[in-house]
Amino acid sequence: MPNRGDRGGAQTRARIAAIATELFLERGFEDVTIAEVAAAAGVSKVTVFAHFDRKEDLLLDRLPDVRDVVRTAIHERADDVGAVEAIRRAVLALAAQRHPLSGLSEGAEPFLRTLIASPALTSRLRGFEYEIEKELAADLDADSRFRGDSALTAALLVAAYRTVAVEMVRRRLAGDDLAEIAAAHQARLERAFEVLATGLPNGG
Amino acid sequence: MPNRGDRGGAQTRARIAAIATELFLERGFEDVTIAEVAAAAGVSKVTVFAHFDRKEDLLLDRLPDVRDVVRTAIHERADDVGAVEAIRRAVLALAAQRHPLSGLSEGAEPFLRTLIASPALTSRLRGFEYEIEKELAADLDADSRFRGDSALTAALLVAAYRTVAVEMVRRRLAGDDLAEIAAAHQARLERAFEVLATGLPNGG
DNA sequence: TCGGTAAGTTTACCGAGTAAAGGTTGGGTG
DNA sequence: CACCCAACCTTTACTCGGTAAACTTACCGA
Repeated sequence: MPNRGDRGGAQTRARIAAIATELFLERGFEDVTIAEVAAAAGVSKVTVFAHFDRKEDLLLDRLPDVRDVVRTAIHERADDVGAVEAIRRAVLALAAQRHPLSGLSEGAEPFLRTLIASPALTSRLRGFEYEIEKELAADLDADSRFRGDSALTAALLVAAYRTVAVEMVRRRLAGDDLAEIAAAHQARLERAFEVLATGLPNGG
Repeated sequence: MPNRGDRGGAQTRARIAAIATELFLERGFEDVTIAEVAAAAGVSKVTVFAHFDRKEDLLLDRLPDVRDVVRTAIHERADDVGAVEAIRRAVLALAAQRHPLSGLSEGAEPFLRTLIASPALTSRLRGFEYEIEKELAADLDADSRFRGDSALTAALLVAAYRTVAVEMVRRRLAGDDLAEIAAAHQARLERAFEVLATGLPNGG
């Protein structure tokens, strides 16, 4: 893959991603071909695949950043803070600043709409989710202070977070007020982490 | 899709799936083409896709049965049994009888090996996982006795179960003794449900 | 000046999946 | 019996994502 050298590689990659994103948001992911993206970016089809492994990555190329968020949260927490608590603080911080990765940034609706409308994209999203879960489990394993079942902890954390995120996306696409969504999102995050800490309420 | 009438449809489907499975286990999922499966089954490529939506479904065609297991468990539980408890009993029962869906049936290693070796198959498996989660959430919603966050409950249940299942598969492929695997599997299931009920231990 | 190397191009190909239109067979109905 | 309908399957042709390989271009450092 390119992107290592200093002669245009990174710019080309950025240009391809930008144009692809524009086309996808405009016409839907499935209705834009790689050949079109390549032509619009003034580049050959092969070059597109030199920069991105899969078509879906043209839109989701920022998602791997989540790994860093997770790793940093675990690694740089204070001594008296548990791993789960560190993750909790990290995702709440992202939500509070309406970081793009939180899904709460302004104007994200077209992106979210495009994402939800495409089976290929949602499938790839689940793939990322699983990668992040594995990453988190590995980080927990490598952490000398963590005691417990790292795989189970990682799986429950990611699942809980996703549940809350899905509801937030639903409300964004329903056109609800962003401030209300953000507030409800944070409340639901708190609630989800509470459930993780104390167990499911016996309701059924 | 065929399979409704009584003239050969179901047999043809079964024959295709059987031959495809054989080929996949023998040579790996990615190294067998649909054209080969079709030829070996004495059928055209189009007919294969008339019976199965995707290539992966040729191997995973029994997986949708899990939905029925879940639905039945929720729906036919006794009055004094909670929904989560009903699921717990159902999966423990499957494990106890080494039901094929539990992954504990004898001789399943080649199947599991083929599954794990293929990104396309594992991805499809995650897709099923998510469908089952949605199904479970819907069942909980429809259940008059259940109180709580159905989406969160379903997500945590499925995530917890998967974690335990993954470890079991790992041990099967490592060649451990099946009886030991089954015993450990049941113990880990109990432990996972305990965590769901009482929360993650504060280890980190 | 020369050669190495990263980036991109052309060409050719593979395999999954779809569309369309037509052929075969059996079962039910006038 | 003759006929037709419906289900099943076929052939053909196509689209699109993705890969392989060999060639070009341009910078960069010795």
